[in-house]
This record gives sequence, C-alpha cells and structure tokens, in this order.
Amino acid sequence: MATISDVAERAGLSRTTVSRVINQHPYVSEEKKKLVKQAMEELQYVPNSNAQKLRKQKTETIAVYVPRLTNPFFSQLVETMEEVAAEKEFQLLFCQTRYNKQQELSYLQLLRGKQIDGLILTSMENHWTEIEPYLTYGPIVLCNEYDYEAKVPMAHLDQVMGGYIGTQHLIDRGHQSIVYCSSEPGGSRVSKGRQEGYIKAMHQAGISIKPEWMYTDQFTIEGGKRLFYRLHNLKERPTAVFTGSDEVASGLIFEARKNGYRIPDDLAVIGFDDQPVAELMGLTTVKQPVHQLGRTAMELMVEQIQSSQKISSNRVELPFELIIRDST
Amino acid sequence: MATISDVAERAGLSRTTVSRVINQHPYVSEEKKKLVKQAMEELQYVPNSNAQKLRKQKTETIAVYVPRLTNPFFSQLVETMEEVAAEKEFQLLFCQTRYNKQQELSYLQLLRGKQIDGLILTSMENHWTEIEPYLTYGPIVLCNEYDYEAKVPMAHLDQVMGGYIGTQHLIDRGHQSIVYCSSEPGGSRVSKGRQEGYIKAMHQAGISIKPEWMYTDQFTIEGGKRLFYRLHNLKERPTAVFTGSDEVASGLIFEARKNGYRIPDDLAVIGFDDQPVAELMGLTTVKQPVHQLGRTAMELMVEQIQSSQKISSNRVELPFELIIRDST
DNA sequence: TATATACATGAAATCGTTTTCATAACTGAT
DNA sequence: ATCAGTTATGAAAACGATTTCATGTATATA
Repeated sequence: MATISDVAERAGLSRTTVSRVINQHPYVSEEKKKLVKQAMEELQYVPNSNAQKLRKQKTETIAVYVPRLTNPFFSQLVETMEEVAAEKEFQLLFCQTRYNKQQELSYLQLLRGKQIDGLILTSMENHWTEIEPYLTYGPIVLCNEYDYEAKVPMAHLDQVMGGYIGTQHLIDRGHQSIVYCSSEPGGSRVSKGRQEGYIKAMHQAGISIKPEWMYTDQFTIEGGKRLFYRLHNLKERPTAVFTGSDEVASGLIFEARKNGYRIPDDLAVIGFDDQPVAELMGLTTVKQPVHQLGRTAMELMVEQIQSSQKISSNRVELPFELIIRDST
Repeated sequence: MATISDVAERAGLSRTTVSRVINQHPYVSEEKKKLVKQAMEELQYVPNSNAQKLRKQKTETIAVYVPRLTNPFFSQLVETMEEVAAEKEFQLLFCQTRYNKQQELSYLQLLRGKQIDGLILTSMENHWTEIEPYLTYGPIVLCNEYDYEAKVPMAHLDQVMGGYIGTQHLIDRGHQSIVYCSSEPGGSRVSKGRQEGYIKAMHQAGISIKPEWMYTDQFTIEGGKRLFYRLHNLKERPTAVFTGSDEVASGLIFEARKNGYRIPDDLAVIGFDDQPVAELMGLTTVKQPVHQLGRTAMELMVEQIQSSQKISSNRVELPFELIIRDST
C-alpha cells in the first residue's frame, strides 16, 4: 500500500508538501498541488488514519454508550447521533453497557487510551464520582441521563416534570388508585426523577400512595405482561397504571385485553416515549423529543471538541408533550 | 499523560521490556514483571491505542454498515453484533448508509485508511463489482444481504424460500388474490429473492399475478398505512397481503381496522421478521433468526481476521420459521 | 567439555503521518 | 537600499508504541 513517501517520490517533492496538500494548508503553489494530486491518484493513495491520529492527537471518533440497543428509545437516539456525527465528519464508536457497572467502567478506558475524542453517555450505571476522573482524558456529554453535580454539557428532559405530567393526566381522568412502574432498572436519576414527579402529583391531589403501587425493573414487553398478572392478582386492583416506557405499557395492555379487560374502562394505561408502537396500540403517552435530544447532545459534543477551551457546563433541557390516545 | 518511556524509566528498565509485559510475551522474569506493573499502576499508564494500531497494523475494530438503525431488524442485528464483538474484544464502528450509494462508497474508505480490520455489510446499495476492489484492503463479510458472485463469507437466509413460505401459507388459507409488497427499496437481492419466492408459489398454485398486486419501496409503519389506501381504492380488492416487514404489516392492519376491516376475514396480512410488534398486533409472520444471523456474521468476521489465510467463501444459511397468529 | 537451546534484556529501527524549524525567493513600504 | 512580511519548500524531529536484532547467561545434551 502506498505511503506518503511514495507519493512524495513520485511527485518529486517532499513528504511535507504532500502533507500540506492533504491538509489543505495554504502556501502550496498550484503547480505542485497538481503534481501531488496526480501522484495520489495514480498510486490510489489514502492516508493511514492511525498515523494521522497518532500525530495529530485527534481521532475524529466519538463513542456513545447505551444500555441496550433494542430499546427503541436508544436506537432512535443512536440513529440520530450517527447522522449528526456524519454531518460533522466524525466516526461513531458504539458500545453497550448492558446495564452493567463493570462494562461501563471498562469502556471508559477508551478515553484514556486516546481511542476517542469524546464520550456521550445516554445512561449512567456508576455514580458520577466514579466517572468524573475520566474527564481528564477527554470531554464527556450526558444525554438523557443527567446529574446536577456533574459539570459537563448535557441534553436532557426534566424527568420530574415527565412523571408529573403523566400522573396528573390520570388524576384528571378521575383515577385515584394509580400504579407506578419504572422502566429503568437500578437507581438511575431518570427513573428516580420520574418517580418523584409521580409522588408529587399524587400528593398534590391528596392521594396517599400504597406500597403495592410501586414497581421497578420492568422495561420490556415481557415485563409489561408480568406486571399485568401482578396487578391482576392484587386484592384491590388499581384503575390506572403509569409505565416508564411504551414497551411495558404495550405488554400490559396486550395481556390485559387477552384476559378480557377493556382499556381504558377496566384499566387505564399511560406509556412513555411515544415510540412507533404507541400509535399502533392506541397508547396515551408522554412524548420525549428523542430526535432533538440526540442531535443536541452530539452537537454539544462536537462543539466542545472543536472549541479549545473547556465548556464546563451547558445544560439544554427539552420539553415533554402529552399525547392522548385511547388508553386513558 | 504517561507514555511507555515514563513507565520504563520509573521501573528502571527498557521500553522493550515494558512492551513485553503489556503484550504478555514470555521471557520476562517475574521480578521485572512486578516492577513494570507497579510502575504502570503508579503512573496510571494506559497504552496509546493509536500508536499500537499504527505499529501493529491492526485496529481491533470492525465496522458494520446498516441502512437505518430504527428499522428494528437492523437494531437487533447491531445489538447482537456488538455483544459478540465485545466478547472477542473488538470495537464496533457504526455506520448508516441511509439507503444511499454514495454514502456507502464513502464509508468504504475506512478500510483503505486502515481504520478498521474488517467490514460487515448488512445491506448493499452498490453492485458487488463496485465493492469487490476493496477486498484488497481487508475482509468483508455479508450479513443478511448476499450475492452469489461474491467470494466472501456470508451469513444469510434463502430469501426465495422466505417469500415462498409466506405466500404458500396464504394460498393454503384459500387466498387467490394476493398482493406482494417488498420492504427493501431499490433492487436489493434480499427483496428480489423474496419476490421470486412469491412468484414461484403463485405460479405453482396456478394463479396469474396482476400488475396492481406488486408494490415496492414501503418499509415503515407509515408505508403500511399508505399501502392500505392504495388497496382500498382498487376496484378489485385483494383478500390477502404479503408484506416484507412487520412494520408495514402493522401499519396496514392498523389503518384497515380503523376503516372497519376485520382481520383476517376482510383482509389477511402476513409480516416478515417476527419483531416484538408482531406479537402485539397478532401478526402471522415469517420469522428470521436475527440473533443468530448477527452472531454468525460477527463470528465469521473475527475468524477471518484472526486466521492468517484468506477464507474466500464460507456461506452459512439459516432457516426461516412460520409463526402463525391471528392475522391470517 | 563443547555446543546447542531456552530464557532474559536492551538498543535501535520501524510504523506513516504532521509539526517545527530553517532557508530562500519575492513583494511592497520606507 | 534596507527591512519586514508573505509565499513556498524541505530536512529532521516528534507522536508512542512494537519488532528486529544483538548480546549475554543459564541449562540441557551429546
């Protein structure tokens, strides 16, 4: 494979000049520029990007961490991020943490090894204090996930508000016994915030929350089905359910209908995200502007990489939207 | 940031020895090994991976090209591939071609720039002859997409069989006027093969195909909705539809029900893939073993990278499964 | 005892670029 | 005529690792 030296030799010039042409430096005469371009063409020369990265100390690569891709929320996010990255001529390294602290930490080494210019976290398995030290090695941007202690750019939503809006809608519809089921396993901020919103709305309405109304760790269609049977078997059945994802809501409704429930009369269900399946299932849901979320996060990242000074904090908060369909 | 020289100095040894420890070469005494490890620890040393890649001429990175991630078929594929890659200690570079020839070709440059060790194509926008030359620069594996001219490893399904199975099922149910709607835009092999299977089944059953029974370029829920209205407006409406994806099938059923159609009595619909939504919609579908497809492709890739000799051809064909639910 | 072989280490070359530094020619202003 | 600044080019250093080659010592073999 041809190297820059081969090109230089063929053009009868120095490596430096060839490099200048590649990098569009000024101060190369048109004449030599032509010679170089011809030689590159003839040799089918493409610069070795590892050599470039080593020398330039830049990789033009951004890593994005998601828990699991088949969660449509995250695949939408990644799709958008790749688009924006491509626009800005960055590559995307894709990593799944699988809701696993160790996995997340091990992927963080990519930053230290200079393999990437920056890192976007869409979820955080570890506490921020575990992650913060890695800021020495490169910029980190939070997307969806947030942490008010963290002094880094972030694009996210006010999850407390999200939980509040959804719960309030159910209360407005006249419900009193409302189950809350979180989507994110573990104690993520996202999940905690949403739960806080639920509690706030319930308290404001003067409803006291029963312990058997709180569920966690369900975040799939299967989880929604399981949830149905748990509720079905309660002595006092709730009249409404707030779920942390359209998946869970869909599974729940599916299984409920199979068991003869009429939705929303026997059970009202509200989802979260407004994924494509929400429309198909006629799901009332709290819509997150996923597209905008991903775009903003990637733009914050690129901005930070390209500006020399460190942007310590730049928080973008996007709005929710309540989409009312037939499940409430 | 500490370099290998810093570590060597601190340990009172040469860079060579430090490198040997990093790479687990034999012929390093336990004593020195300890010294090196301690020095690495104290300096928080992590090797610069760009330097390693440059010198080793290996990147431990595999690129995977998909058209668009939000197609659940592809996000499942990528999810699995990342898992397998992580097992084998490879990184995943993620690229979307957006069903665009140019985009695909421009991403192919990654191979020439030595940025990746290999490339998995899950779809092919360009003809194989356009892609073949890049084999000089590194291995390419086909996944889902296939081409019998291509002498490269591939994991795929017999799409002719897929089209046949689905159509035959509709024929078995007594249908005669069956619409075919492909999912893949353009003239991909996958799409062509499936169509061939449809034609084969129809011919075998002695049914002649009407031109208004063939649709292409629909591959989303919205596309399914549009398809419904097209069919609805036909003078002679078909009694069954074979769709190339569960998305299209779902959109079609959704809109049909909205317009008072009973499924499957007024219109039978069969999907493709068996995505999660298929169960929710009660969709009969031709299941593709996506998980296995992704795993096999990634394994073929790693195998080829790690074995020194070129494996010119290693074709793995996986089986379909017909999942019968309520839509037929 | 001579000699091949395994073990252990380091100096220097190498991977393929970009960057720094040096040099020189040309331009325009004083 | 001199000086400063712009334009144009190349030699050599640098990026941070691994690999090759050379050398020395300990051990086993004939």
